[in-house]
Amino acid sequence: MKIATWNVNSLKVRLPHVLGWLEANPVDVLCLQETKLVDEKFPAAELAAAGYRSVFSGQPTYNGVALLWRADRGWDARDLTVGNPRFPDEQKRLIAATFGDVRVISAYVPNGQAVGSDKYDYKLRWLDALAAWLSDEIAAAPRLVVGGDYNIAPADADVHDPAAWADQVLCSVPERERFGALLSLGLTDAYRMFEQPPKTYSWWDYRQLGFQKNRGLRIDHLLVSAALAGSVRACSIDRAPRKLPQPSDHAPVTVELGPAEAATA
DNA sequence: ATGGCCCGTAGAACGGGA
Repeated sequence: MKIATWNVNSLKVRLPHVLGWLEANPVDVLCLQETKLVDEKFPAAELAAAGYRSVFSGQPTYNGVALLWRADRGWDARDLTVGNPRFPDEQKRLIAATFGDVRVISAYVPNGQAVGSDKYDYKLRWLDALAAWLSDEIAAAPRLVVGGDYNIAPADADVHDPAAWADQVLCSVPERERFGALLSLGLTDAYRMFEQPPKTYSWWDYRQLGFQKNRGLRIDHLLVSAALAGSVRACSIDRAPRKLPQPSDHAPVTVELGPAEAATA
């Protein structure tokens, strides 16, 4: 079973990229963030024509998350949850559903804008509430994957220029402590379960030739629960879509789980 | 040295992103 996550920075603009990527990488479940689409405009029909069913939670202009899954797997999106029941929030940043025996969550963590700002405070509170909710979720569904744009570079190895980013938003100690709190729930950063090429990131600024110079951050993650950690076979970041014309500034990340696929085949 | 891009909502710039 393959599960991926991708911040597409407008699904309206990026739909051709998503369709093309899914054709080349037919993952079982894809978590999307920053769809920036109201539900009435979600391209469910186009995705269905490409073989993917979808559930989604959007709003005008900002945020918006979705889960896509292969129609030919025969799954329904069970126990659909939109938002964090423990954190009332106008912003559409969370969606969860169970596919087969794996619960999948697509999360768009707030950016935080700048350390000390109101948005930063909201980010920390949002992350505290996320941890509280995930504790419940893991207890109810031990086989769980949280894919998303976490807007946190967990360690300096995830930052192209750690000195320049030190204590800045996305890299500050309180944010990294929140990421650590998620790991304390038994979650594991699937990417770091394997030896990886150095200086691999998942986001590059559109400005200053950020991608060409590989001035990036690794802020998109797939966290797997303890019950699933032993099933993880691979995890990688695909830079290819970032090279296409009019790309998202984020790259997709994919995790492969072992025995579950055979069990559902 | 500063800001340098992209998206949505606009229907011109501006907020937001990271």
